[in-house]
Amino acid sequence: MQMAVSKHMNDLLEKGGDWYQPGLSLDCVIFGFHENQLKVLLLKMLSVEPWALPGGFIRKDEHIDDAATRVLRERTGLQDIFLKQFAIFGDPARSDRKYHQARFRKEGFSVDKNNWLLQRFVTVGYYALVEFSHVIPNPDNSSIACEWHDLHSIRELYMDHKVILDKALETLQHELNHQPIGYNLLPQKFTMPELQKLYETILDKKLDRRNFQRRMTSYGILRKLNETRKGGAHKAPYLYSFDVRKYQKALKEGLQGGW
Amino acid sequence: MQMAVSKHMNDLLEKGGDWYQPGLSLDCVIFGFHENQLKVLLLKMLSVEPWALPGGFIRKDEHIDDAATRVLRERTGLQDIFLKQFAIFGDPARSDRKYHQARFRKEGFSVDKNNWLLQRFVTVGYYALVEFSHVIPNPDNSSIACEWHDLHSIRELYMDHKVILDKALETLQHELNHQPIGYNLLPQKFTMPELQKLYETILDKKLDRRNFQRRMTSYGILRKLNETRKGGAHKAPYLYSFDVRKYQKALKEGLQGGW
DNA sequence: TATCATTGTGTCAGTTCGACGCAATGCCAT
DNA sequence: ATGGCATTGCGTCGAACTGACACAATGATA
Repeated sequence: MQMAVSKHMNDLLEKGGDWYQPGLSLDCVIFGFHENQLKVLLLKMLSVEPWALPGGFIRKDEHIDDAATRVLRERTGLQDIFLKQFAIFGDPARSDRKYHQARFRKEGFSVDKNNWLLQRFVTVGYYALVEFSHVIPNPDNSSIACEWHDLHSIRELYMDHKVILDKALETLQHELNHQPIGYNLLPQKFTMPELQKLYETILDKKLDRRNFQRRMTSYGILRKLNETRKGGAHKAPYLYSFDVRKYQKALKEGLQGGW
Repeated sequence: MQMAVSKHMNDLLEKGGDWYQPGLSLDCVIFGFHENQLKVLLLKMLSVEPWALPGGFIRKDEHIDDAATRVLRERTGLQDIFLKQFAIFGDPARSDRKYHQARFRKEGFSVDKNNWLLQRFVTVGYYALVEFSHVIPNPDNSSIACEWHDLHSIRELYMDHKVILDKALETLQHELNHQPIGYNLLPQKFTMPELQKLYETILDKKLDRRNFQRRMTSYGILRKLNETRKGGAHKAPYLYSFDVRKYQKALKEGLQGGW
């Protein structure tokens, strides 16, 4: 394992400059929803203390969106993923050559200061909405762990990744009425309280249960199923699924009303 | 003039690779509002038929936002500009080496195919909101004209700039309630019909005059002045100005309601 | 079988929204 | 100078929507 990490890093340092678009990377904020909490998929790298967002480089002839899709497939095992570019981070100070040189030294590489990886990098931020239960977290070649973390308990991240995460969340809140949030984050069948909890978590604010239900049903994007979710300690709530066609149509105009 | 263009292009081709972040550029969609129409500032380059968005490269130690501010200052003469990054365009097919090689040949340069300018470029899109009357359009070193064009009559642009423009407009429509549109596009004093026309132009839709007025005043972001705009062929409308403090505060939450 | 938290549905008053009426204003043609 | 007329300022009204809350139904648990 450690061996593979080393081999991979060596290749990357030596040949990455030929393979990849110079000075450009991407980072993904992968959102999932589990046990009524919003989760983010993070990587732990060797010899770097804070966790990091899954990221990658862009091959010279590759569309950036395709590169992001590739990164996501490799990290989650998912093929069809909702993915959206939301910002680009272009502060020259975000690439700290000394920091990275020290990191590589710690891992046993001596890297020339002209190496492509030590140059300035601009990164493109993507956020993804995935169905938690379908994800099989999978560390990349330069990581030793890949795990879900609770969104609201993430304090510090690698480099400027915390800034990227915060911006992603802000974007998500802002685009709540225009993106298929529920469809991508919830399982096919879900209950109204689950949907509400998702909205509450994203907005970080409590909503009135009855008004939420009225509003959601009034959009006409839900299909009420003839089943209930048994097993909870209380009255079994009905299950719903999205009417995808109507959902897509409603999102084009944006769901009406603010939160 | 032509001479300066040639000299500049020669420097760019030979030394740009040392000065600038490789494979990365930026393009600005500069919006202005004049005679009740939304305008966009465009450049005409030598030996390129369609007009182009003003753009530029990013110096190796320069923040991309700073580079965009620099480009805008050079094109418009304005110092304090509302500027917002809205997307990145990363299709490898947007960089057409053969097309550019032909263009340079036409201008009398023989450019090696490994030249930095012929590599793949990813571009960052910015949109700017400026006060039309304050702008002094100024072509850059590789252009022969810099002029305002009517937004809705722009059909074709250089490379993928039309796509960039359309995306900028879409973003503007989408962020109408969150960005200080009026404050940046209108002169300090303006009339309610002017403000309404601005909204109508951006949204490309007619609004009811009386309801628009009610809604705008209800936000509490306008200061009604004790003056009227004389000279029009009809009843003189009152002048307004923005209460900047309240405007900023209202935008944080976003102006309420959809359009 | 009673308990109890939770869910499904309804009510109600206050507010907002869209559509429209009408009078006031200020150029302009006569 | 004066009446015409397009435009502006302000108001009205009913319908639709919103926020706050009441109450009955449900289903696991004790």
